[in-house]
Amino acid sequence: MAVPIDLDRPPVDRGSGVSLWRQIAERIECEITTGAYPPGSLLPSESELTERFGVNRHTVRRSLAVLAEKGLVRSVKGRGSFVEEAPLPYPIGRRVRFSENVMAAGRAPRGRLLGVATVVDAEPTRRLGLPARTPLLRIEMVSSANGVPLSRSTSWFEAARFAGLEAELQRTGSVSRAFAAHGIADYARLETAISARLADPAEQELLELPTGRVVLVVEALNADADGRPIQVQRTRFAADRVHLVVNS
Amino acid sequence: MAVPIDLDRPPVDRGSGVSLWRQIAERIECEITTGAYPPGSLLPSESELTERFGVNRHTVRRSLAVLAEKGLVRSVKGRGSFVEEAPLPYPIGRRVRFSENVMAAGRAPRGRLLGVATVVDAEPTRRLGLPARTPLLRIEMVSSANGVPLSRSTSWFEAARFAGLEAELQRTGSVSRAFAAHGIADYARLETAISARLADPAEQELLELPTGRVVLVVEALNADADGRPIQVQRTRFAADRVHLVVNS
DNA sequence: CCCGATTTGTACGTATGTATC
DNA sequence: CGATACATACGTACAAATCGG
Repeated sequence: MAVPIDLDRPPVDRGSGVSLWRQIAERIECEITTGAYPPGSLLPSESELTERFGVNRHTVRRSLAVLAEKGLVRSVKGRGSFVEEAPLPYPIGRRVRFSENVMAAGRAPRGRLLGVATVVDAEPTRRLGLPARTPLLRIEMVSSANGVPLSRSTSWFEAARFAGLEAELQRTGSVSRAFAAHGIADYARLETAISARLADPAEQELLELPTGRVVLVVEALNADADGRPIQVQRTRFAADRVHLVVNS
Repeated sequence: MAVPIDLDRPPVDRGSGVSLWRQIAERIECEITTGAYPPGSLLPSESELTERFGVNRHTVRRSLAVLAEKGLVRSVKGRGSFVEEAPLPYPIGRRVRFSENVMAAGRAPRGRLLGVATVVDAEPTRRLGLPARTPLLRIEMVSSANGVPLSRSTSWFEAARFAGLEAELQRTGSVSRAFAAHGIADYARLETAISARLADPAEQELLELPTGRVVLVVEALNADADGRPIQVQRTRFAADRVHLVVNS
């Protein structure tokens, strides 16, 4: 039995044995890799894709879910589906400059301050070499490049020494600049430990990651020009948006 | 109504509102953290735990599954359930000595050669700075400490220069010693890139990981004393058994 | 090299308490 | 109140891997 098909635009092949969502996913993946949709760009909306392929929106959504699972696209509620950028090379060396790193890759860095608290916490206090129960400033941030969240970091500073740091941080979104305003022109890493695990729900939310994604955890101890520890920092990078480069 | 209980050994509290598997899991976790079962040791068998807690084997299995999910124990078919060791600090610097690293942590290193092949592969050839289509030796290994698999690595060498390398590798299980036998007394890292992702099924098998676990992927380019690239290596570490330490 | 004992992994089935509609 | 779904707990059997003799 011959099947009459509208040959003008045969976007999907019904009854070919290949499910529609798979055909559509492969088609979009092909268009992404060939450059029709460049990294960082917005895909057509689900309704537009629905119309283009002549299928139900559920089918398009399943295709996009597959691509999101593969890490090729990222769907954001209320905005649309974006093509993921190539992983950003992030140098892990003596120098620590998030903004410089991101700008060097030709992307626009942004730091957003989530919250500040004065806390007493034994672990970071010990690593900073301070007496037990010294009050610390704990700062929570999210950093992004080209609007794509890259990392979620928690930092601890001695509260007495860095009083008011959060104001500068809030204004500039840059740790380097906030340090500069406190008379710290230069600082470097003393220790760095790297591990990895699944992102927890809070990280999924803030980094706009689907469930089951991995974060690279970088625990760093930073010191001023005299080698005195000033910052303990735990950064969680979205592992499929960054790879760490050790420059030895 | 008073419930008569055998007070001689009340290992679990039935009808307390807390499920038996949870009580047992917490009990075993407590005994692990307090040192009753030291890292690397064998837990009592499921039958013994069944008898001790007076429950069905399924219930004990569920408790162990919870602890395995948390990364505290690791069950091996035919052998038993082991208490996981603390993550091994693994230095990522100029020097590359797996055996030294592991021995420095007081554990017994072991390298097992999985396979050797002569291949032509564009990517590693380019990184080694060799002409296109140069034959390469590709070597697959698994390394372990105290019998616990830590990493799975793939290495590429120029086949002409390192002919017969696999024999030495097979005998010693050590890349350093195999290099030494080829007149390379010293070598160091040129580049290192670190990423992370979920372990694929083959890696789960070889690294004895449950599904859903994470591997740290370290891509390294190693060079001889003259700075000439000699080895491209991709190592996948079980992320909950090592953390990488960058010594800058 | 095989054999049997031990141990974990998997698959059935059954019963019961609890929460929800 | 009944119907339904779900988690919990127990029973049994067998498969697969390991280890010692």
